[in-house]
Amino acid sequence: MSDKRNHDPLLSAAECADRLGLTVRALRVYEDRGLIAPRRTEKNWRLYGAAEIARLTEILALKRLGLSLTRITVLLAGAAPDLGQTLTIQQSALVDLRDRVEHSLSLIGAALQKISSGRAVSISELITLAKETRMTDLSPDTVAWRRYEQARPRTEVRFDPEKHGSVVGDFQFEAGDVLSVTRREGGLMAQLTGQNALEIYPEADDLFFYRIVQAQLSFTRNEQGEVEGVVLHQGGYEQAAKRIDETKARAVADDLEKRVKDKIPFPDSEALLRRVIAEHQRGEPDYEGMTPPLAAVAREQAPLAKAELDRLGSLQSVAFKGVLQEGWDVYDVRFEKGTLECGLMLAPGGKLSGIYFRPGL
DNA sequence: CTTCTGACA
DNA sequence: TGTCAGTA
Repeated sequence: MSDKRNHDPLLSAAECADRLGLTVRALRVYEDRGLIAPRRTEKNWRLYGAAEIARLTEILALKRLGLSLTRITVLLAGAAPDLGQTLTIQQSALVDLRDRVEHSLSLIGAALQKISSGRAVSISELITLAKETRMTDLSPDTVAWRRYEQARPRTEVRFDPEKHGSVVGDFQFEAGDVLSVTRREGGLMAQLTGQNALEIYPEADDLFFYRIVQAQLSFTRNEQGEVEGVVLHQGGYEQAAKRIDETKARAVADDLEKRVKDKIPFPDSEALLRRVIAEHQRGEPDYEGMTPPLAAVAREQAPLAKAELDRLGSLQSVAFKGVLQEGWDVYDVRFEKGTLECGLMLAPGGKLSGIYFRPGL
């Protein structure tokens, strides 16, 4: 959660590997190949600084385009006589990979977002959850670059009430959750549905960053120069939200507050849950009834879900427990051979936008 | 507890 | 690249 004020981050091998989604072994291989040359401590431990990370990101980008390590070595060594051929290879590799990549990345993305938004998620848990997102560019190299970009230390600029103050307002994501930006002493706060308000700091005119989480907000304006939307940058992904007026924001917040306080589930929420479970037991989930990102995750997870449901036996009972701060309906679901806690989330249009199951207590 | 090297799958 | 052993 805490950014460790790493202005000139020097990462250990494990930290570096973790941050780039690699393994320490891979780092060693690259080093053996002469692709990187990290400094060492007195104890001969590897140290990765900003330059190494940037370099590794380049390597990863090229690797994900389908290039071999040998080819990458040649490329990065600067001796690339056959750039045309290389580009052709990259192009075909990209085309080949596109579908598969979009598919699996949407799965990973949904899980990552959930994790970074504070809810515990383990991959081994049954199905998984997703938020409606607009992951406009899912190609692996751009995700890698974005992850690096998002992890980079930020420099705060002086807060200018005139300029920066104009982003104050409410913004709604497709899943229905709202980001509210408000003024505070000498700066701004941003609050996501069901979470605490966090301070954000200006980095540029329409660009802000969080300090206690690795995330940024970039605001967009229309032709008239009015702020009309915001993009949340987090975990290598981007989610867009559109500006809504204060009345609507208040209505959304009031509605949620009431749902949480009075434990009011979404309309027909229990029936929907029973239907979803039945569909998964049959192995025929209704993807049309889900938002696209959730559908992508669900397709990936359907076989796992079916296996787990088969193991649990027939459905015995479904008991509504309440509504989480973030708006998820939570149920205890009892099966012949075990129980699950299940949460589900509906997008404003009524489609299922998130669902999770985890072992009941 | 972690990293490092070297060997082998 | 993953993994294991034996160290520092």
